[in-house]
Amino acid sequence: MNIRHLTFRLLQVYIAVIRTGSISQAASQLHLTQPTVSQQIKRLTEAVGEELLEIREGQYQPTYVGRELYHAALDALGRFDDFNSFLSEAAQGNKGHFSLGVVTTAQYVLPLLLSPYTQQYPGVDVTFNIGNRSSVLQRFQNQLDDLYLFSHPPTGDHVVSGRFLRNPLVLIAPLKHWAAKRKSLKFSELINERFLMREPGSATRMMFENWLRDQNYQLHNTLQIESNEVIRMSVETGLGLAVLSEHTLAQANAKVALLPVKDFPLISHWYLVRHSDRRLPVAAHNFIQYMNAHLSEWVDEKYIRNELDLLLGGRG
Amino acid sequence: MNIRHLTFRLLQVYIAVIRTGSISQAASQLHLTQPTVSQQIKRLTEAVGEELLEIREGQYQPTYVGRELYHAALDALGRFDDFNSFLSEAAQGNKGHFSLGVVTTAQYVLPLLLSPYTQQYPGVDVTFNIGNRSSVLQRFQNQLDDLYLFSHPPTGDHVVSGRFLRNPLVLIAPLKHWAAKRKSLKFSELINERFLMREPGSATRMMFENWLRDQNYQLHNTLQIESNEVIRMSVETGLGLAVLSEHTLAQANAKVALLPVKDFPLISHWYLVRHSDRRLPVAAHNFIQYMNAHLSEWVDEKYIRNELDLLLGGRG
DNA sequence: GTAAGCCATAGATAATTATCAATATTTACG
DNA sequence: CGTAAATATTGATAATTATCTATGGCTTAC
Repeated sequence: MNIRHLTFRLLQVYIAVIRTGSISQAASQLHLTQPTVSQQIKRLTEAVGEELLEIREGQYQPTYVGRELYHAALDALGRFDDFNSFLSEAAQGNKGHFSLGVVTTAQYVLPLLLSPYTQQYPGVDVTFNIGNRSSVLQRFQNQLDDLYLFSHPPTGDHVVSGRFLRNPLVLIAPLKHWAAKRKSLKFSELINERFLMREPGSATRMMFENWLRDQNYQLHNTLQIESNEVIRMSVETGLGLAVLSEHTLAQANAKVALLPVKDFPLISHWYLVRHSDRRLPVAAHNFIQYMNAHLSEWVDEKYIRNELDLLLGGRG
Repeated sequence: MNIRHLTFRLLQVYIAVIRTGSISQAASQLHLTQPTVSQQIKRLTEAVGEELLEIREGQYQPTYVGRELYHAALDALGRFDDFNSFLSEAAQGNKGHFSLGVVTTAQYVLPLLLSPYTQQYPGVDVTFNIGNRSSVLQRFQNQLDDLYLFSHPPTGDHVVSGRFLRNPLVLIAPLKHWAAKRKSLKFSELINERFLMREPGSATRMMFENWLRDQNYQLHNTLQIESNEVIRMSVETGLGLAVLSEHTLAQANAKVALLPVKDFPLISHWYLVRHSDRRLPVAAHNFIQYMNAHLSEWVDEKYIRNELDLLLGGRG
C-alpha cells in the first residue's frame, strides 16, 4: 500500500464505516455527507490496493484485508490517543505527581531541593519513600519510584544518574581550639579529641567512618548528636570537633574553625537517579528541569556540580 | 493536538529529522529540499501545539514532548509496516503456509480435502500434525496450529468451528451374509456376529460404541483392525460385519451389503476448527474459502453440510 | 572577519484533498 | 414491478499540501 497519502482522518472515517456498517450512518455520525464518505473509502481502498469492504447480510462488512486494516487503524489511532493524553498531562505541567525514593542518609538534602520547587509548583504532589540503601535499591529494581536520591548511585544497566551537588565534608573545631591555630595538621594529632558525630547511617558519618577505616584511625572519644545544627552549635561552644557538610556551616554563618587536615574536605556528591526503562511523569521531568535551571539560585555556585542534563536525555 | 491533519508522511519526515538530527540531512535522505522539510516540521509542530525540537550540542534534538511524539510515530508507522507485510503476504495468495492439527481418526478425510486444494495452489505449504484427540486438543489450547480437523469439536470459549461434511456410518456385511437378504433387521439379531472394529479412540469406533452403550447392547465377538481399507476388504471376504464411514465405501466401489438396521446410518460430521484468538494466515483463510466454494465439486451433494462461513467471520 | 553550513522565511505553483449539491445507479422489499 | 433506501458518480469549489527557487540570518570554523 502507499502509506504516503494515508491520513489519520481517513482511518477515522474508515473506522466509523466499519463500526456502523453503513456509509450513510458513518457520514451522519461524522457530520459529513454520504458522498464524502463514499469517496474517502474509495480513496482509502485505492491507497491500500485491495478491496476493504463487501456487503454481507445487507451491511458493509470488512473483507479479510479490511479487517486487518481496521485493527491496524485502531492501533495507530489508539497510540496517538495515548500521546494526546500525554500532551494534556504535559500541558498542565504545574499539576501532577511523582514519587521519590530517598536513601535515609539523603533525607537531609531533601528540603533544600524541594522547598523552592514545591513553593513554585504547589499543585505538584510528591511522594517520598525513604528507606535504607538496600530497600531503595530494590525499589529501583522494581521501578517503584520515578526518581531516586542517592549519595552513591547504584551500578547497572538501567541506571541513569547525574550528580548535582558537591557535598564537601569539613573538619571543624571551636575557634579557640589549639588546633585552630596550626597551619597544617596531621589527623593523628587529633585522635584523642572528642568528636561529635551524627547517628550511624548518616551519610556524613558513613563518609567519615569510611575514611577513618581507610586510614586505619580509631577514635576514642565520640559523642552522638542527632542534628547537624546542634553539632555545629556544640562545636562553637567548645564541646569538641566534628565533621560536617560544609553547607550546614555556610547557611548558619558558623563561628568555627576549619582544620587544615590532609584529605579534608572529604568530597562526596548527591546524585539524582532514574530508571532508563521508566517513562518520567511530566511533573518529575519538570522537577529536574526546574532544579537544573534554578540550582544556582539557592545554592552557592561552588557547591554546584550540575549533571542533571544526563537525566533529561534518552527515552524518559 | 489536532489529529485530523496528521499524515503518516509527516511522521516519516519527522522521524528522519530526529534520526539525522538535522533538517538538511533529513531532506537529502528523503530526496526533498531543505525548506520543504523545514515547513513540514513547522506544520507538525503547529498540529501538536508544542515545540518538538530544540538545538542541543549543535544538533536538533527532540524536546520532552518531541521524544514522546517520536515514539508514537514509530509505533504507528511500525503498525502499518506490519499491515503492509500482511498485505504482501495476502497479495501472494497462492503462496504461504499454514498448519493443520488433525485427530488421528480424521486422517482419512484429509486427502479428500487437500488434494484438490494443493493441486490448485501448489505454492501453499501445509504442515500436518496428527495426534490422538487429547494431544490435538492440547495443541489447540496452546494455539500451535492454524486449523484443526475434528469429528467432534472441542468445547470452550475460544472454539470457532463449522461442520462441512456429513459422515454417515453404515453397517456393512458380506454380500452373501444371511442378514444381507433381509429387508429390515433389529440389531439384537446381530449381537453374536463378529464385528471388525477400528482401534479404540477412532471416531468411528467411538460413535459406534456410544450408540451401543445407549442401546444397552454388548458385542461378544470383535476383531480389531487398524485400517478402514483392510476392514472393508475383510468384510468383502466374509470375515465379519463392520461399521464404516460411507465415504470409504463409495470411493472404493465396495462389494458389501448395507444392513437396514434401525438408527443406521449413524450420523456424524467432520468439523473444521480454529482458535478465536489466533490470526489465520492468509493461506489458511484461502483454504477455507476454497473449500467453502468448491466443496460440491468433489463431494457428492448429499454429504455436504457447509458451515464454513462460521470460520471466516470474526477477527481471523 | 570572512567563508561555509545550516536554517527559516517568502513567494510561487501544481497537485491533492475535503467537501458539497445534484443526479444516477443499485439493492431490497412488498 | 415499483418504490424507498443506500450507494456511487459527477461536477464544482475552496482549502490545503507538497514542493520548488531565491534569499537573508545566524553559527561556526578557520
